[in-house]
Amino acid sequence: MSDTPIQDRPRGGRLPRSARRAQLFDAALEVFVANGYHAAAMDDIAERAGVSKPVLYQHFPGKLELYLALLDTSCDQVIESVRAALASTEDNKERVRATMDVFFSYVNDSQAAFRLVFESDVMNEPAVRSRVDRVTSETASAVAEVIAEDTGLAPVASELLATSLVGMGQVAARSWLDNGSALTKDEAVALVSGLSWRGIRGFPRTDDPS
Amino acid sequence: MSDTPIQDRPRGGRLPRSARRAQLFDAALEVFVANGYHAAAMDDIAERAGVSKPVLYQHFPGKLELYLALLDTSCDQVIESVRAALASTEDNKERVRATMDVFFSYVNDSQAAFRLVFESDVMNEPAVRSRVDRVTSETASAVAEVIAEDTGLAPVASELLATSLVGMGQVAARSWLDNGSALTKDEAVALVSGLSWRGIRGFPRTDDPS
DNA sequence: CTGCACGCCGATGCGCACGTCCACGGTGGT
DNA sequence: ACCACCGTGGACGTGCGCATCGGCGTGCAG
Repeated sequence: MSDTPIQDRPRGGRLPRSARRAQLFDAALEVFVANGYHAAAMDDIAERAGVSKPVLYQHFPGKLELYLALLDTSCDQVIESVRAALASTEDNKERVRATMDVFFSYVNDSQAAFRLVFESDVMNEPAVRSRVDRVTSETASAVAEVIAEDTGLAPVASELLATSLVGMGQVAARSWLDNGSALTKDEAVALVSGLSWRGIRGFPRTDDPS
Repeated sequence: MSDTPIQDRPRGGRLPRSARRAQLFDAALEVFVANGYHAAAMDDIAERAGVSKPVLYQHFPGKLELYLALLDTSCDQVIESVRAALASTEDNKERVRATMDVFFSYVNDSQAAFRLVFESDVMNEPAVRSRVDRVTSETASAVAEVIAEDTGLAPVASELLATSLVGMGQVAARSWLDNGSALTKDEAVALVSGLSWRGIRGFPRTDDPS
């Protein structure tokens, strides 16, 4: 009844439980990203992974759960990266740059997963909606905390501004990628974080000369 | 081929062609917005409009075409509004404010239609993807033109910055609405357009006198 | 008054994709 | 070398939703 302590790789047919699971994750991610949730067929995922459907259902109870597992990974990764970026320095200008860099890097590195978070086609499913919204709301809240501290703005205002910046990062990064990365990542980050920093920089005073 | 100049409203069962069509549009919009494309059933739309399915298919060849018709209306409306906002003044600060106001007003006024454009769940369908992307790309290009003129930045850079601002408007407006409009629309627009304007204002010089 | 034509409705076909069963082949133990 | 076992794979049932066909009530002309 103890887990079989297999440590060899019976290549091809037999894989240890966790390796198989990882492979299924990879295949599912590819298919979901390529086709979207609805167009993605469980048959395709199984075929892509080189196994048959029953094994897929031995690892995941259903299509939605599989999707949610992938989604959770991506969401947590983004949130954690933003948290790390905010904590990486005390210089707010650098904070902005690092945070923007998170979005560009994420979009750039995992061309795959970001579509699950930013272009999901299952928003009507509350479980998915909840996860996706959490990304924006959590990251925005983390940013808002810094903003509120440094500007003294009301929480609602800070949240709105933080959401604006986060949204800007998301959209800008995706747009940059879609345009074939005509600019290098660093150039793009410099531009967008410059825009953000100038915008947020002197905010305590709501009206500025000219 | 001339439109039937019917102007009476034979209420209940019989309606003139164009009135019926309008009613179907309304019903379809409600259902698509409430449930998303995939979860929306043609049966629901027909029932919502108080007619049966065959009549629906007498007006539209299929589900997708119906959706596209609604989507086109919304997309054109947004693009046109942004164009109008940019042309409404020569003062760039006011331009930014007016443009941001477009997104907030659109989200606020037609709580219905904006979800089709900003939260569509049919992105895998090229016809839809094309329409939705056109909104961001057209509006961003219009903004980018102004930016490039006034800052002398390269087209790629202007496009990226413009897309950033447009994306900020989209996300901020939706977030504002989701948060139950804790701020008035004008307050929110002031905050976000302030953020944008400060950011874009002195862009030609990459570093600003402190 | 009666026959006709028109347009709407309930009921149906069809295809697709999720989620499960029966027969097979390889593996390890004796 | 034989046998028991477990995981695999192809084939299947089922439910759902898009898209379409025969009956019917209504209004009009003769």
